[in-house]
Amino acid sequence: MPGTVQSIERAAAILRMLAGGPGHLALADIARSLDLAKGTVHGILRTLQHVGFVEQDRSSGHYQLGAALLHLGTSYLDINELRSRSINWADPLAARSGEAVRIGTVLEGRVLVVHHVFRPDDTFQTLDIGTLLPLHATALGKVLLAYRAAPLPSAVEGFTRRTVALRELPAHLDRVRENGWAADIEELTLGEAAIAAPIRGYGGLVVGAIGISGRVERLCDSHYEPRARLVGYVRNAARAISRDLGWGVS
Amino acid sequence: MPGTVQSIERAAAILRMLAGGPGHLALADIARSLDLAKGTVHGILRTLQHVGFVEQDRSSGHYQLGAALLHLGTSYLDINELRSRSINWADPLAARSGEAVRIGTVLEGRVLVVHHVFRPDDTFQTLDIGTLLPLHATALGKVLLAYRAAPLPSAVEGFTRRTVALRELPAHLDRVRENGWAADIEELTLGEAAIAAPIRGYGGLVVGAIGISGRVERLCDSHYEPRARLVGYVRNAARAISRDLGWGVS
DNA sequence: GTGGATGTTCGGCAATGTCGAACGCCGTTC
DNA sequence: GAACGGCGTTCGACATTGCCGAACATCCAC
Repeated sequence: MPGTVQSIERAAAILRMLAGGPGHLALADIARSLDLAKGTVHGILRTLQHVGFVEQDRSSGHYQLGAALLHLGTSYLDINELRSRSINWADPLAARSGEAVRIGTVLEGRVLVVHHVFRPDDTFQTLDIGTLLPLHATALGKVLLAYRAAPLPSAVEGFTRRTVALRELPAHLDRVRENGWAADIEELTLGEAAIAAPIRGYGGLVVGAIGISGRVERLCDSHYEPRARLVGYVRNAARAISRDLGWGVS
Repeated sequence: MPGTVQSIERAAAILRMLAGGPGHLALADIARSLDLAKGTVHGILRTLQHVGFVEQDRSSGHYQLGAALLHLGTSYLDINELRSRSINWADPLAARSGEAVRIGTVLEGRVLVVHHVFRPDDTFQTLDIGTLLPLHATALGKVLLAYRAAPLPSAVEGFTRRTVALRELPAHLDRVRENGWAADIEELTLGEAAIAAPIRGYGGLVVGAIGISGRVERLCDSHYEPRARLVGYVRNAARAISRDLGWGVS
């Protein structure tokens, strides 16, 4: 890739490393992992600190992510068209289905949750906007895979006994395309299931997915199959959002 | 500032510009605003796009913030000690006071909201984690100003007739320090009030503020003064979080 | 057609950021 | 208590890096 500014790429690599690691990291560790001179990393970190993307723990000297990133992240949410168009439809879907609603896009081989509506009861739930989920073990992710919004993974992680294996994945995705929706039944977490459908943007391209998730008993019938009524709700919401996004208009 | 990597600073400036502007911006506008050559900005944008910090609208060619920032932002939330220590105390405060709770730190001369608990009724509220608020017109901000967590502004914006003016600010902050808490009564939004108290970290330094906000009628008594009961709740929560953060331990 | 936008490419120059070694500091170890 | 190894930090020299500006390809409006 010609013309790409390497100091910025290095800075981004450092930020990703800080986001993935356990809170704070030592300069020397970063330098070692990225195979760079300590002095080089120090210069980049100083700059990142200067712009607020990184903070330094005064006592240990270690580095961690900075507050400015939080604001940039939420600014992204405000901008994001997929999210803003979805909000009006996510709430009714949660109300009708009685389950939590999530909307996701692809980011670096995983599902990025860009919107989340809590299940409409009063149980304690944690907001997972900004969370990354695996593509192959979630209903949202399988939709995105099936409609080529993300490249097929070359290896997959197993979470439960029901997580689909790599060699079963193509056939599985074929069925998703046939049906027009995907399900995940205890493939990521025992006792949890989900149903999702594709959101299409301008030109019919799949740009995201919307789905509900909750306890298996509620989402599935006695045959361990997703309830048709809920599937219908999800697909209708997906279609409505797609329409809002300009799919179908010339 | 010697040794600061200028391409990274420029990249950060572009990101901040995208976050502040209206969604998407044209390359030429960015170049003009930052007084850089178009080619230079293009190279930086291409790199930012490559790392996912920026996305390009295929049809208009304009640039906007990218999805990777959302994940970095929420990673920051997971790391942030102020936030993680606060969560356990914010919920009880919301329950006891019956009002929305927010926790803020300083970012670039404004208050960054790092945690937000909704008012415990079922009215519709929007999550404003990641939002930036003015320092001088919010209870959270006045606490941060009073305890020198942020430098005094050189100019202030007026929002309502009750917003404090620049020349009144020092005396106002003196009173905040005397009391140990701050209030904002219709200074940012008509009909809304707030009460906040400082959160101290290791060594007694004020690292953030916690406060409640809601309708004036509920937060204030008939003399238009914050209700002592609510002030007590807020101060107690602030003290509890400060203790959790290691204030007072040698 | 033409003008003025846009984003994009390219080559040459030198300013820029990288490297590596040396520094100061702190905690542990012997 | 001195010596060691670890940390983050500074510095100067080298040449790689990424800047600039002009030219290019497109598009839209007039």
